[in-house]
Amino acid sequence: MKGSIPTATVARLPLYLRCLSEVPTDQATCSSEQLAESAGVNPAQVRKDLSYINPPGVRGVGYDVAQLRALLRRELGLTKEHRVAIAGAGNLGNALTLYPGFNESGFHVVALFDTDPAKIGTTVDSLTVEPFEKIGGIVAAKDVSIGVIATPVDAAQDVADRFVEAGVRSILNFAPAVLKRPADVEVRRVDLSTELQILAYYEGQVES
Amino acid sequence: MKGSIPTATVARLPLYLRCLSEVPTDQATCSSEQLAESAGVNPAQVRKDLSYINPPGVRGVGYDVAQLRALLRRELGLTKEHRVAIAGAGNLGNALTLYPGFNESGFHVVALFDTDPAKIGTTVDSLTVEPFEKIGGIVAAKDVSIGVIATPVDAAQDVADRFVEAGVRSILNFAPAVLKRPADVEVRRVDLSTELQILAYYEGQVES
DNA sequence: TAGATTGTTAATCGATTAACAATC
DNA sequence: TAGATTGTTAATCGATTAACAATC
Repeated sequence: MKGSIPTATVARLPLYLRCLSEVPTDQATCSSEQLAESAGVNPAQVRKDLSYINPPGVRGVGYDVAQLRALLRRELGLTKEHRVAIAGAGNLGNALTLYPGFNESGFHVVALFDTDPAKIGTTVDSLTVEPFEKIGGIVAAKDVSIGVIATPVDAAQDVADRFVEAGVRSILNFAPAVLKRPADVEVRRVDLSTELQILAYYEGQVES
Repeated sequence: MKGSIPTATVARLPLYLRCLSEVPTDQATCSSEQLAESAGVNPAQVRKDLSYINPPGVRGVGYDVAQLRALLRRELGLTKEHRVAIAGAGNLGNALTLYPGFNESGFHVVALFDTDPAKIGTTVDSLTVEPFEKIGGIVAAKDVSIGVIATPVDAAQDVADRFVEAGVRSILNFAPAVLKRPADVEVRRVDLSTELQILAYYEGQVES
């Protein structure tokens, strides 16, 4: 079951967390107006979103920056370490493995899988590429909680099944596939081609 | 000004296009129910979405697959070629340059930029990495319509400004920054860390 | 006190979907 | 005709935001 915070709000909480780091360090508090400006949203939106997490706001003053950061990190579950496994050691998978932003947010890539015999056994960032068959064992052994799918579309469902079977309940899917899975498995889909196609649509609108 | 199709619908049109390729080739038509199943949405949603583009649907029969595919491609502007420039030749930028899904959809990466002197002059997929200073000239010369930002966050606004100055009106931004830009510039933001943070939130909810 | 800004209500807006008439 | 399925309406649901009382 999902939490009681609206999904649109949940999706903006990481944005607010990031915007807090843009607040000058000599500033102990910041206003919803300032956060809104930085996040590119409406100030009322900021206050409404934050109201779900009982924020450290003071009327006439604003939000305590340090306390709000700590609260957002706690609410988002970033105070725990999250171990991530990536399936697909192609260009995208490797880029994700080496992506500096993950470590900064407390996500650690601890396993990398591929089906290509030429890749299995090679290392990326000190991780040995393992075959899909080992997903079950390694996910359990390394206590992986998040699975990332960076395989071609044909392999995506197979990998997803293996992740789910191994107990993974959170999947970030870069393959252009709609994954079948139990209701308690949360999937976020990032489709790079789709993003370009949406841009292409709006380009056509401007011209006409 | 954006088109009259609701934004939520526009974002689903690429999905329907993709789902059409999952229809068996011996099947000339498909129903909204079939498309919905494949896309993971409600059948009424499919019909409503398609109703905005005057679809080749016949009551009691379904949608003509070939015609619907052609219509979706035309509506999304995929019948034109789109030239893409990528800023940032790190792991992510290179993976995007080599991403096979782009070419398949008619998007061609024609320029690659970086600020690192060690990278400038090297080639990725037969593209020579050029410095940010050349964005203006090369974007104009190569008729780039879409700019992709795969730089660290500090460089993102500078690159965006150069793209916009050069006439780019569509930007796909992978940097965790909220870009300032004129109202007629469409920006899609893909933040990989944010996606993991959203997953982390829902993980916390399940446990409690 | 006067000024600032939150927290919250209520209005508005947009998106989703059940239901069904239209019609192949 | 009977069965199937679209196209569309209207109800519902959820998200956004203007407005303002609360209060520091």
